[in-house]
Amino acid sequence: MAKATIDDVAELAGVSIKTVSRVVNKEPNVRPETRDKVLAAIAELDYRPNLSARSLAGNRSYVLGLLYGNPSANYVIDIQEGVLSICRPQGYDLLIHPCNHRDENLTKEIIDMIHQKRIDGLILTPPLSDNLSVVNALKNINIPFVRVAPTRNKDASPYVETNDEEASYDMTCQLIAMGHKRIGFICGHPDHLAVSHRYEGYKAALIENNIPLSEDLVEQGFNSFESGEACARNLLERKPRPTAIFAANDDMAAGVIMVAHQGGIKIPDELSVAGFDDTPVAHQLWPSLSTIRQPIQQMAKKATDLLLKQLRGKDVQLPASMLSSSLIMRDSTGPAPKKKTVIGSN
Amino acid sequence: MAKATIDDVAELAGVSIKTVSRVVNKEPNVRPETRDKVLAAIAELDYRPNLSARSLAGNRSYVLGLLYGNPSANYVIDIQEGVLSICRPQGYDLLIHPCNHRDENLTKEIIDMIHQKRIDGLILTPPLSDNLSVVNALKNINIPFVRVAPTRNKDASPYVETNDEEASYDMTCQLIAMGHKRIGFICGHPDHLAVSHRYEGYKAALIENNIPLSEDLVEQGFNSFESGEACARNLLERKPRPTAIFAANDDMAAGVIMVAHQGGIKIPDELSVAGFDDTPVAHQLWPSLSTIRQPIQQMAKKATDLLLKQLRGKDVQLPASMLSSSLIMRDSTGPAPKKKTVIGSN
DNA sequence: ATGCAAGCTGACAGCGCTGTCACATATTTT
DNA sequence: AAAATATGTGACAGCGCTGTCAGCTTGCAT
Repeated sequence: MAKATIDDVAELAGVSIKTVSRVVNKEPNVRPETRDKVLAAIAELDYRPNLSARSLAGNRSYVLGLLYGNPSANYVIDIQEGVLSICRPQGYDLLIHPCNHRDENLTKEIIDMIHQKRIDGLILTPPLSDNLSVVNALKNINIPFVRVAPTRNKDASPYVETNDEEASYDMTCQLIAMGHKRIGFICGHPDHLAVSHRYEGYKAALIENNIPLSEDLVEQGFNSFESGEACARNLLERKPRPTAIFAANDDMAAGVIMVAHQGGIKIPDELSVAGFDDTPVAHQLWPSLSTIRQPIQQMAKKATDLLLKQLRGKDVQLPASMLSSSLIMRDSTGPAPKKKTVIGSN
Repeated sequence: MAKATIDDVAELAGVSIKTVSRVVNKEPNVRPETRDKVLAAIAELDYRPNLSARSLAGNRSYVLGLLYGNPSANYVIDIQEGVLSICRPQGYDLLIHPCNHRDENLTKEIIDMIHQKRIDGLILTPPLSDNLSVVNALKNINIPFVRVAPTRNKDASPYVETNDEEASYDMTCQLIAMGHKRIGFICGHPDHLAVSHRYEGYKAALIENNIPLSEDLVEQGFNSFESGEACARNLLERKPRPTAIFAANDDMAAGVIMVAHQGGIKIPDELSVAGFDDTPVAHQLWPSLSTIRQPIQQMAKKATDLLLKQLRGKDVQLPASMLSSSLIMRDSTGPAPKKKTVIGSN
């Protein structure tokens, strides 16, 4: 039960501890027979290298840090699982670090943590990906890091992103194709650039289809269900009423659906609603929500992959990776109501 | 920028490294003046102890492990935040370890991880709290651990729990007080004992109120939205139809609401629905869901607290802590429909 | 055969801390 | 006042690894 050390293995295999170290670390220049002897000894003793000793001696920790300040539990869990699925098999552990995006001392806190834990590399997710103070500090201390869905300073680090704008463009086009002309939009939190940029796709689709962009139909949300409700109330007071509302995330779209139900507005007959993210709530709502699914786990995996490559010294030259989101049309969207209905409700 | 070591601090403060170590570790027997000198030096150099060195020398890792196999993202995030809020300030880090509850090799995998990472203590959450194979193995290797909401082998470790049964008893009584007599129940996943025990409260309330327990009105769910839908379809076919359905978690209750909407059954006028957990979806549904809120974060905090006390050698004698859940009545529950309506729909 | 590079292996220092124990200095007891 | 005890402090040996460097084998060209 007393766990075996490298010395025990070395003795059993009849080699020096350095050779054991070589085998464990898959270093070259070990004769196959020697390697086999060592591996056999390792297996027999059920040897596990002591990570603390390894870190201390090797001046690295085999630990990655994950920074996030996203309030969506599903998003965070998806990211965590994606990261773990890649880094665990490669011998790296993960330290999670939820942050308060608005905290004054955030940057210092992060830098301190990195130093204390001797973190080898970091993964930043929105909205931290766009926190320039943090990003610059990381550059400064010269620690490898990757970002998920950054929108600013993209050349500061490797990153992965999705075609959010394109997806919201597509969704808007779908609505237009269904006959909608007055399409409301609820913007994402301005601090959360990846979300708030979704507005661009909406705008582009309108212009492309010669539909005037009306300020009247655009509301500023804050990513929460409640902000979605508030924006929906405003939008549904406009005359004539929009026949569709596209929210920059599912929570806000859920707010729209709630307000519509409360006001007796039938979905999708009188109002189409679309969201973004495909959170679990999207298919639990009634009617189920048309939305856009992002490959969150894949992004996390890809990002971790890039980070580990960087740690191995392979000089990844600021690679960027683009993964595609996909439209999921459910029951909350449908053809625009006939003209007279709209006038009637006017 | 080159990070300061304990030697630097000792030199600047004019003491030995051992004294610095004493101050850092808050050991007794250091004169206040000496302590102040050291603290000043630490501040000036912005010294952070190297955790690897500390672990190696002290034969502990200052890392806690969190084991979970719960598919609910909100639950997991709540637990993580609760644990972190307690262990971080006390200098402990957290390694998260999502598990597959049904994996054959789970126990070995966990034990391996503990050995390799030199984890100091573990926190188990449902359904792992009730995994006897894991629990016994942990006892065997004699590592401190605490459990959240265990229902079996409670004397195997310290634990925290809630009054789930009482809460579901209360909810059932509420429904009865509203005039409901035919109350359907959807049980939780049988592997997930903490959830499946909620049935006991329902049963007790019926008996207490002299309402016969009808097998007809009890369905076996599996904690998922989809299983809730399936059970709801079955329950709503019963004649006479139940006037209320109580599901052992919110996801299944959401399934009930979905099926009711699809069948044109008005909630709460024709059917009351109650859930359990107060997940975010509960108040995003229409109508918003009456449910029971568990103090998940507090449980996590309390559990972590117990664990850290144990690690400090304070021999916590299998303490158990009970935290209370609270009923949250929203719009999905209401008075039972008048007799004639029920007969009419029959 | 001879020389030389490339392949393989081990001795040893040291990463930055904590535990042990010895010693020095105060405080109390007799 | 001396002895006994409590309180502070430091020297030093590791903890279990990795990095460096030196040395010993090989293979292969000459």
